[in-house]
This record gives sequence, C-alpha cells and structure tokens, in this order.
Amino acid sequence: MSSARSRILDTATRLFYAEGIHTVGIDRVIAEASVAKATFYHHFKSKEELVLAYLTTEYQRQRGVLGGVPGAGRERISAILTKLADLSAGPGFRGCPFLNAAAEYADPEHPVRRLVEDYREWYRDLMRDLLIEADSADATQKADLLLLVRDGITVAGGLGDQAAVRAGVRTALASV
Amino acid sequence: MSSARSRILDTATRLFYAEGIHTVGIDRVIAEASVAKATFYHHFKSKEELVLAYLTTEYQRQRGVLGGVPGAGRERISAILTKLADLSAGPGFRGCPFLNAAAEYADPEHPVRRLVEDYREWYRDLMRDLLIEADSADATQKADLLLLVRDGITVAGGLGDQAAVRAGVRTALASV
DNA sequence: ACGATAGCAGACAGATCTGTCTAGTATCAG
DNA sequence: CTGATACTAGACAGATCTGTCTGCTATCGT
Repeated sequence: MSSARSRILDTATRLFYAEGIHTVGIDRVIAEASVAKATFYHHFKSKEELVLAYLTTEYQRQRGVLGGVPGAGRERISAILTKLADLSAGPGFRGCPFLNAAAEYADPEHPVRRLVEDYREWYRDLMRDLLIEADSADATQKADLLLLVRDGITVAGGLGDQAAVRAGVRTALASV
Repeated sequence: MSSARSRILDTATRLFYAEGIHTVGIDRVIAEASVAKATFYHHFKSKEELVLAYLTTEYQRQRGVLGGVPGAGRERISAILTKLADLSAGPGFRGCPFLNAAAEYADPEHPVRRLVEDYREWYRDLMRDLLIEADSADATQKADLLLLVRDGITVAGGLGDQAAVRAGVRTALASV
C-alpha cells in the first residue's frame, strides 16, 4: 500500500467523519494529507471514489471491531452492546459513519446508501445468528430490535446523550 | 405573512428535507420558489437564517402533530408511537429532519444543533410526563428509552427498514 | 400624492469546488 | 541504462455557491 494513498485515506476518514462529507473539499484533504493534487487523482478517480473507499474501509474496520468481540450467544450480544456504548461515550465519537453518510446521500440507489444497507444487514444477521445460537424465541424480530437499538445508541451517543445510550443498552440486554 | 416568503420557506422545507441542506443551493430554492434573488435576501439575511427558519417551523409543526395526538398516559404514548410508525412508512419519509440536520452540522454549539437538542428534550419531557401520569416506575429512565426508540424509528424508517420500525414500536409499547 | 414596502429580472463579485494538465524529480525493476 | 511508476508544485478551466447591487414596477397606508 502506497504511503501517499494511505495518508489520503486516513485524512479523508478523519475529516469526513468529524465534519461531514459534503462540507470537506478535496483541496482540504489534499492539503492535510500533504500530497499533490495529481497524486490524489492518480490514486482516486474522483471524490466519490474516495468517499466510497472511506466507507468501505470503515465497513471492514467496524466488522473487525465488533466481529472481534469474544464470547458466544447472549454473552457476546451483551459484550457487543457494552462495546458500542463505550465507543459512543468516547471523545471523538460523532455517531455512526454510515448513518451520517446516509443523511447526506438522499438517493437510496446511490452506492453510499447500498453500503449503509450492507452494514446494517451484516449487523442484523450477526444478532440473529447469536440469538439463534442462544436458542432465543423470535430471533428474527429480536434481531430487528437490536438493530434499531444500535441505530439509536449511535445517534444518541453522537449527540452526547449518554442517558439515552444507557437506557438503550439496558433495554436491549433485558429483551434478549 | 408575505406570499413570497412563505413560498421560499415551503420550497426550502421540501428541498432541504428531501435532498439535504448542504446539497441544495440558494439558487435552486430561489428558482423553484419563483422569486427574485433580491426578494430572497430581503426576507432572509443569509442561507443559514433560512436553514434555521426551516428547522424552527419544522420544530413547531412536529410539536403540533405529536402534541395533538389525543389520549392520556400509556394510551397516549401508544398512540404517538403508532403515529410515528405510520409517518415513517409514508412515501416521502426521509428520516427525522433534526437528526438529518445534526449529521450535517458537526459543531454541537451551532444553533442548528441547539434546535435539535431542544426538540429531543421536548420529546423526552413529553414522554416522562406521560409516564408519570400513568404512575410508571422509573419514568425518567423509560423516557430516555422512548427517546432512543424514537431516534431509531426515524432512522430505520428513513432507510426503508419497516421491520426494525415495527420491532421498535413493539418493544417500546411493551416496556412502558 | 407620496413614501415605504414588496416584488421582479438579472448582472456581478469573490470565493470555492472538482477535475485536468504541464513540467519536473525520485525510485526501482529489468 | 531505460522505462514505468509514484510523487512534487501549482496553474488552469469550468462550474457553482453565496451574497450584493442596479433598476424597475406594483401596492398600500397615511
């Protein structure tokens, strides 16, 4: 992996997440990544390709983080929820990058939105599998709930509302 | 209320909600509202003032819609959740305008973010009052949960995920 | 009658955004 | 050595964005 490319992607990840995608221009990414403009366009066809690269790596990273949480069945669900709550209380937390991106891309057919869809489906499936593993009744419906609570935790956490985050975790844990 | 002003505000509301705030330019609002540029700047000092007018009227409208739901105590909470679920299944639904706006305004001190805060606090207080009215134990914590579920319902609804919306309503109703 | 207000059309300035292009340097594989 | 690749700096084009300004018309309260 080229050093310039990863510097661009790291900078874009930091800026897009912290400030939003449409508000951050290519020039800004280029300047803060300390690369030449031609170098940027050598590695990425367009800004949109950079946005997709940002969300794709974020997709893989998040799957790594939550997929790496140890345990099985209910215990693993519990650990994942705790992890989520911890992250959402962290200093730089500004909500779920996918939900934030979805708010900026209104067209449901847009590749960005498809990635958001993919991530949520991955999470829902993970929850359902863990529920089935725990011999839970109504695993499908409970997985839907756990997905909605995940959405809520990231939203509330991004807005600095830790009370709502705690309430979400509590209810989710009680309901599985 | 001047006709041009309300035409501007109606157009801005439609476009900002459907396509996002940063992606819609002033020129577009002006063109679709069929007003002159000078007329726009006669009524609004800047785009930001228009954005705040959009969210402020939306704030009042939403309070009117949910505040107008009849009933008391648990029944009223139930009716409000049903209303929310119905709205989120509607054709033009693209999530909560406040949460969408918050995703575009990263600075928590920004007036837009303060409005989002206000709306969520209003909703949380409404829920807490209704819970107290229903002699619910832990009204405060349950109100936090109902707020988080509201966030989740609007997010899931905006993404077209009706299964999650239904799961959220179900759980919220069961938990109060 | 007259001044204030609201409205129109559209040019303009200045900034900013994406993307292209020129021109040159450094590295490295064959 | 040579050619391909990665990189640098920065000018440039073309679009778009916000906001100002000029000039004109219509309405309405006093």
